[in-house]
Amino acid sequence: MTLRIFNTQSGAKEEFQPIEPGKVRLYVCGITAYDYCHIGHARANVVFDVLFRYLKALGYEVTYVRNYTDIDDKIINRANELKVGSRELAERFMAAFAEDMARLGCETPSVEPKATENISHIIAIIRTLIGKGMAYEAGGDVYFSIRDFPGYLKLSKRNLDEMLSGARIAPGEQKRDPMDFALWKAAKPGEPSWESPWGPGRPGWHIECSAMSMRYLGPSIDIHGGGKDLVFPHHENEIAQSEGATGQPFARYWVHNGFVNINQEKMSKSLGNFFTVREVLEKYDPEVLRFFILSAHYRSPIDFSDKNLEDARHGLSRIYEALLGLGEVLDSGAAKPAPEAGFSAEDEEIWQPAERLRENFAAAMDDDFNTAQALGQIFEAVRAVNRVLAERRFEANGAWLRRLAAVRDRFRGCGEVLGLFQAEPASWLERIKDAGLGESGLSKEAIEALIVERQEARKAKNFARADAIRDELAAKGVILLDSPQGTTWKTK
RNA sequence: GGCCCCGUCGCCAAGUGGUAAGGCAGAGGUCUGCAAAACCUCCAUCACCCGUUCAAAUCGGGUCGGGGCCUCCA
Repeated sequence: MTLRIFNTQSGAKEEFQPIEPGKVRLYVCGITAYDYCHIGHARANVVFDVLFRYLKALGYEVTYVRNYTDIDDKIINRANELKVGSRELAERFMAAFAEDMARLGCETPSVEPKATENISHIIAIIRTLIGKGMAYEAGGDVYFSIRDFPGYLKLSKRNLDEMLSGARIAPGEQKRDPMDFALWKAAKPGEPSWESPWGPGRPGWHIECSAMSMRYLGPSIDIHGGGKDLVFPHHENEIAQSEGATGQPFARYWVHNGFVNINQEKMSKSLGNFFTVREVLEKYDPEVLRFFILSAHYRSPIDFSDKNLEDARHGLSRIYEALLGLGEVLDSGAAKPAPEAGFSAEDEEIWQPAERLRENFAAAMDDDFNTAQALGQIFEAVRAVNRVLAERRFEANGAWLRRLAAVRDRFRGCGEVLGLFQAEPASWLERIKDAGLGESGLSKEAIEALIVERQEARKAKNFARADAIRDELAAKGVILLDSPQGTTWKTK
């Protein structure tokens, strides 16, 4: 089995071959720290977090670099609006981002460099480009001359002449060609700036990623990732700058995730359908959001809606319920010791999805990180487990207990790659239950009291009253579950 | 206008040459005082048309519909 990755550059899935055997150099474009991150950021970072985790699970030693853009026009503008320093503003939103990502279960990348801490590396690349005649200084700005880089537009596969018809030179810019882009921007009075051979200024947006990628990963890396929207111009320009400077291929595989839509519409600030991660997490469990993101292939668009998130919550709960059931049998000692026996043909058939979970999961992930299919495999194993538990097969054949224990390990292993269902099932389900209660206006105590009352009514065979209580709670979204051990409840 | 993507069951979503995974919802059954959960069973021929092929949701052409990028954007 080999990992295949869809490469934007070739437009096809390719077998993954790292530059250096056993090691992977991964660079993902991070955020510009001028606002709270939104669910589009959540998706991108969850997707690459899973890519990172899966590569590690395959045994690669992965160096994952994700940058922070902490100096940029948007930061300066926002800082001016809020009357705070641009550095202070960037610090605030970088911290918020780290917090949001942690809540979403994303691992911390190996290195998280900041643009402002790499100014000297940025300047060095610009000097090299000027020396090679691929960049020029004009009035304190430095521009990259795209006409002098033959491979320009090879990633986005656009036509230069057609793009030129729409390109304009903004007032104040002194570009030779409208498609040229800034490597260095001269500082206007009052703007944050760094000294450079071209006078005080700040780096252009694209150059920092080239600089940080090269600094931490070398001139050529294995995987460069980001959102689809970065293909042009950002990644195109990174290629031009980097390969222009080093003469070596910049990145081997270009990986881009699809967008998040809101109720079928493109998410955008102008439409007002913009959700920050923190807003969403007020309403939904972070793991539910993560599960939702991973329920689609990373290159497909996903549609964020209440209905879809609720479906995701139900689906994830199903997995946790199965893990809970597994724990009850395996951990509580409730299972009576039963003599071990062989497995029948029917047993084998039922159990196959659970037995082969690891292979099936790996096959899905190997196919361009197909997490949707991987989750499908997990659900099939869940059904197998539930069946064995429901039919109490382990009570007739003690050998089932070993199988159940083994599959629990497999669930954990797959879950680790996805960053899902690592929580203790009972407490996770409890948390979801409590959160669901928020909307009903009921307290746990009130529910418990009604359960007691209903229990008494049932004992007295007053089923009319018992059912009335259940219906009353059901109307508020609370479902009662009777079992030999007593009555529990959950939210719809 | 240029480039690119998509259209699979009520909803979400895999599958990209060999006769359609999975989740949610729904129907019937087992269980239950009744329910719920769980389990069992059932529930699509893949927008449309024309081709290629022994064989297509899967390839080619066309039609219709939706979306993205081309300016900052995950």
